[in-house]
Amino acid sequence: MKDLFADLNEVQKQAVSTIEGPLMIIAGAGSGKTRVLTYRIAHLIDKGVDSFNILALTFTNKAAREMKERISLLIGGTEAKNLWMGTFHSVFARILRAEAIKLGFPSNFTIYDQQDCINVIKKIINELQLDTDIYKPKQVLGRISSYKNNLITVRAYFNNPELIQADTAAMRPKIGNIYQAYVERCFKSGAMDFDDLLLRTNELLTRFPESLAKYQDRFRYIMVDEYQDTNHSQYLIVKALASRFENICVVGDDAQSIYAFRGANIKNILNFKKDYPDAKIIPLEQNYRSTQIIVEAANEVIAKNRDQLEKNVWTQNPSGDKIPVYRALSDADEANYVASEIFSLKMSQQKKNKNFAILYRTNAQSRAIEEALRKKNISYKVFGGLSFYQRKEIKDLLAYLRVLVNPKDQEALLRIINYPARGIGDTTVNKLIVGADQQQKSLDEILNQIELLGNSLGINKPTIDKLANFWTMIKSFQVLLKTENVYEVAMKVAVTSGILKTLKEDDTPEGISRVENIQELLNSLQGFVDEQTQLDEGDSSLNFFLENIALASDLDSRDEHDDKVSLMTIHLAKGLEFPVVFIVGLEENLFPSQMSLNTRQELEEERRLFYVALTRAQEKAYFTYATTRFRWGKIVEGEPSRFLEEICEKHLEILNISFTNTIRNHSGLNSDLFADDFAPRYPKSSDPVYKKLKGQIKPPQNLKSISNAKLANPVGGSVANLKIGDYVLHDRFGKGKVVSIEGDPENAKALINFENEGDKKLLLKFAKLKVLG
DNA sequence: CTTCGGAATTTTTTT
DNA sequence: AATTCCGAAG
Repeated sequence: MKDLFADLNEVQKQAVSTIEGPLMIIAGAGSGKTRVLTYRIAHLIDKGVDSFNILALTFTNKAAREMKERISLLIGGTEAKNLWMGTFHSVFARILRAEAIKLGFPSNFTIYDQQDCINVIKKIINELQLDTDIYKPKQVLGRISSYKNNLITVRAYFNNPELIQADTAAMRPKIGNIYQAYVERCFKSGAMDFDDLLLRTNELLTRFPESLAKYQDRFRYIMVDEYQDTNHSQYLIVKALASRFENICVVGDDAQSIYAFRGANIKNILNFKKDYPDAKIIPLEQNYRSTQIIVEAANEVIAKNRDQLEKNVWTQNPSGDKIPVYRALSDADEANYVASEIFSLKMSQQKKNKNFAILYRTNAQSRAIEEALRKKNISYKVFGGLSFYQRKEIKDLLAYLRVLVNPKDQEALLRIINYPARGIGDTTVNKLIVGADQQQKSLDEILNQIELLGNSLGINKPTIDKLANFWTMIKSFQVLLKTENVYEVAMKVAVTSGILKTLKEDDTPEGISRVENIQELLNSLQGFVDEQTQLDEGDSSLNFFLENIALASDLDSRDEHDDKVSLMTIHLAKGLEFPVVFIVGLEENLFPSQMSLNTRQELEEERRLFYVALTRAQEKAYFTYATTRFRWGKIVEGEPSRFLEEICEKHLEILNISFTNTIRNHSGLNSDLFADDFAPRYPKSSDPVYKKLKGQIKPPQNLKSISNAKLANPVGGSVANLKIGDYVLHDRFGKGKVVSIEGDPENAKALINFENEGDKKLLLKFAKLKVLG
C-alpha cells in the first residue's frame, strides 16, 4: 500500500485524515479536490472501515467509475468493490428498485426522461382544455419539478394558500390540477421522473423508519461531491442518512454553483455550519491547475458576486500567457479563428487535439465551430445536445423494450402502438384510453382482453384483430426475454416489429444514418451483455440496461484516449480540465444569457458559470466574441460580454479592435430587478397571458435584430446564374456540385451533392452559396 | 387511417 | 434553420 500522505500538501492531508464527524471541504477551482476525495476514501478503508459502509455521491457516473478505479490502485486488491459510488440519481434509483413495492411502485418502474414528462403534461393540458400558450408544457414541468425538489407534494400544494396564490397571480391557477393529474398518471404508468427518484427516496426514508435505520446503518461514512449543486431534496436525503453517525463530508465550491435552474440550492453549502455546528471546515485554496494569469482573471470576475463564502484562491504556477481576446465579425469568423489557432498550436507546440476544449453557453453554438474544424480536418467530439438516446429511432426501439419490462408504461406503449404504422389510429387509441379510464384499468389490462372488450368499446372487428396481433407480438417478446439475452430480444424486436424494414425503405442519407443508429444501439446492448456477464455480480437484465441509459450523461462516454477536440457547454465542463480552453460567444444576451438578466441571483449564476469556464484552463485560455451572429434564423448583432470588462486589462491581450471602446454601459440588470428569491413571478409583458387578456400588445422589439432580407441574400449575380455542374461552397456543408435546379427564380431550389455531406436540397435564397470559379 | 406539405413556433443550461 | 403542428387529400 502506497503512502497516502506523500503527495499531499498540509491542508489536503488534514482533509484526508479527518474522518470522523462532519466536515466541509471548500475546494477552490483546481485545488486537487478529486485527489483529496479519492485519498480520503482510500484512507478510510486503510483505517479498517468496511467499504460496504461508505457512500460517495458524485456528479457523473463516469467520475464515480474513475474514482473507484483510482482507489483500487491506491489500496490494491478488491477492497473497493463494495464501495457505493455514483450520482444521487443512480444510487437512489438502485435503492428504490429494492424498495419500490413499499411505495406502491413496481420494482421494474420506468424512468421517464424529460421528453416523456413533457409528453404526459401536454396530454394533460389538452384534456383539461387549457391553453398551451399560457400553460407551456416545459414551463409547467419546470414548476412541477421545483415543487418536487422542495418536497411539496400535491397535497402540500393544495394545503398551501401561498403557493396557490403565487400561481394564480402568475395567471396560471390550474398548475395544481395539472400537477395532480401528472403525478397520478406517472404512478399508474409505474414511472418515476428524475425528481421522483429523489422525492420518493425521501418518502421512503420518512415513512418507513426501518428503511431509514437500515440505510443509516449501512452508510456510516458519507461523502458528497459538488455539494454546492445539490437541491433541497438531495440535501434532505443526505441529512437523513447521516443523522445517525454524522460522518458526513461534503466537498464543494460555492463559486462553482451553476445548477440553480434545476433546483440547486447554494444555501446548502452556505449553511452547512448551521446544520452541523461541530463541523470542521477546511478550505483548499492553492490552485495546482492553472497559470497565475488565469487564476487572477477568474478571481477578478467572481469578486463581483455578492453572495459567496470568502476565500482566496492562489497559485504558485508560472504566470503564463495573457488571455487573447478575439473580436470576430461573425460566428463563422469566430469559429475559423478558433480552428486556425488550434491548428497552429498543434504545429508550433506539438499539442494534441485532446488538449483543447471549446466551451460555449448554448448547444446551438457548436454548429459553426464544427464546420470550421471539419474544414481544417481537426477531429472533434461534441458532448451534450441531442444525445444518442434521444433520437427518434432510438427512442422508438427503446419504447418497445420499455413496454416489455413494464407494460404499464403508457408513454412507451402509446409511442409504439402504431409505429410502424399498423392501422391503429388516434380514434382507436382514444377509445382504448377512455375504456381504460371507465373500467379503472390500465391500457395493458385492456389489451390483454381486447377480444372480449373491444366490441363494448366501439372498436370494429378488423381493428380489434390488429390490436390483438400487436399485443400477441409484444407478449411473444416477453416470453423470449425469459430465455434469450437482451441483445437477442432487441434484435428480434427490431426485425419483427418492422422498425428495421420501415427505416430501410428510406434511402436518403438521414434514413441510412437512422438504420446505422439502430445498429449501434444493438451493438451497445451486445456490449452491455458481455460486460455484465463477465462481472461477478453483473446484472444483464433489460431493466438495468434501460436504467443505465436513462441516467447516463453524455460525458460518461468520454474517452481520454480519443485524440479529439472537446466541444461542450460550460455546464458539462464542470470538473474537467484542459491545457487550452477557448471560451466562445462572449456576448451580451448570449453569455450572460438573455434569460438571466432579470434578477441579481441569475446574473450571479452566469458569472459563476464564467468562472467555471475560465478555471478549466491549465496553460492557456482564449476569449472570443462575434459582432454578428446567426441566431433564430436571423443575423443578430452582439456586443461584448460584460464579463470581459470585469477582467483587468493587464491580463488580456486584445487582438484586434479594443472592445472597451465598443462596450456600452451595462447598467446591470433589466427592469424591476432585485426580485427576491421567493417572490412570485409575475408574468412579463411579453407573456402570452397579456396578449390573451388585453389583446395585442406589441412585444418589445429586439433592437439588435436586423432584417433578414438585406443580409441573408448575398446571391448577387453569380448564384442567380447558377447552372447544373457548377461547383459551389456552402457555409456549413462545404464544397459541392450542383445536380439540378428547380422552381421559379424567386424561390429556386438546387439539389447539390456535397463532398462531405451528401445530397442536400437548398433554397438558393437562404443558402448563401459561393460559386467556385 | 395515412401521408404529405405548409404553417407555426422556437432557443439556456441537464441528472 | 429546424422541428413540430395541423389540416386536407388520398
